[in-house]
Amino acid sequence: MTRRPLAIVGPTATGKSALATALAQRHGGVEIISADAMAVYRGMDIGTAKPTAGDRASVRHHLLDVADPAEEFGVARYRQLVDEALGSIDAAHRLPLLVGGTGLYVRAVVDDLRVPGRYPKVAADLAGEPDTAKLHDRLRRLDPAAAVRMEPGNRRRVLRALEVTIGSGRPFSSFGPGLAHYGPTRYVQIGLEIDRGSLDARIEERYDDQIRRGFLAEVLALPQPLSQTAGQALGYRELLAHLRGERSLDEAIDEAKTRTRRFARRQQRWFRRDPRIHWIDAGAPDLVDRAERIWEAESEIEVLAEGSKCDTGGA
RNA sequence: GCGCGGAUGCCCGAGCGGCCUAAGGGAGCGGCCUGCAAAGCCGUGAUUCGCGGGUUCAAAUCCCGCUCCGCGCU
Repeated sequence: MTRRPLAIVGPTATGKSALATALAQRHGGVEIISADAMAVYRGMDIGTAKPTAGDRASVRHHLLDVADPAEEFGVARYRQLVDEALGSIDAAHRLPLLVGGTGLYVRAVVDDLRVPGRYPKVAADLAGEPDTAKLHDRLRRLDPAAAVRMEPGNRRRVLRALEVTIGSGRPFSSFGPGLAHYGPTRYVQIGLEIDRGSLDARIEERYDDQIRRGFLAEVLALPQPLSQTAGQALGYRELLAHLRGERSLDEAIDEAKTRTRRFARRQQRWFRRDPRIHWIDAGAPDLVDRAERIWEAESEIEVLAEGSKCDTGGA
């Protein structure tokens, strides 16, 4: 039977990759696309809990190891590479299985986000204004719709919206309905849920395990000036600080675990807002079967692409 | 036993007579977001300051006693 593309999401350390691999192995004809902002970097394996060589040999994975840790990488590049991957998967008459915990990257694929371009000169200009409130006022005049979408103190977001609006001559809000809009999508989304106590325990365990497996050596082997993004990766940032002598190893480990816990919460809050996600308990013994059933059942429901909603409009 | 220092929200910590219904940070919890997203931003906590008395118009802030903790001394 034909299946809609599948997406597996949820907080870190919850078993998304294992589930994806199991489903892919059961089906054949499925290729995995990673939606993980840090797994794109080569050489960052242990700390990002990248799929093993064995998994990658049995199922084709995309969007892993596509950037150098010293190189900047963002959603726009991600989208571009995903498009290429999707093209090749489609040409081979295979099915994509999106897996990952980077909310924005997941949305970029599931909702086919068109990421506006960059306008460095405009951006540099705007950065000269230190008063974020003034910038937000300006955005409110130029693009009221975008202004209400973000909190006034969120400088980074406000700057970007202004950069796009001024640079492109089109309101930032005209590039899409915003992330709060959950429209129809072809993707069947399955979310792995888990109670917080177990999640915390898994994070703790996994980190200790990563340290045992040579996380520190992996960090040492990375190219020195890490890109802005790669340098912030959970665990890496703390271990780097330790190597610079800024904190003890124990402090670094504690800090990394705490920050990972906080990140996992943020992921939970992000994904639970998406009403289209079907949640299943990550600890369920029949996890794969449950996912399978949801995937199958949902695949019978035809979903119109967003653009085709007005097909009947004219006649 | 004596001397000195300390006791403030879950944790750290400012305050040292009125502007304290007690700063700030961290954690937790909640929220936001289309080019750093494992990032960034916002919101939320003590009517109470170890306990009991006293001084004062007014105390977390001063005095007395008690309890506990740290350092030093016998």
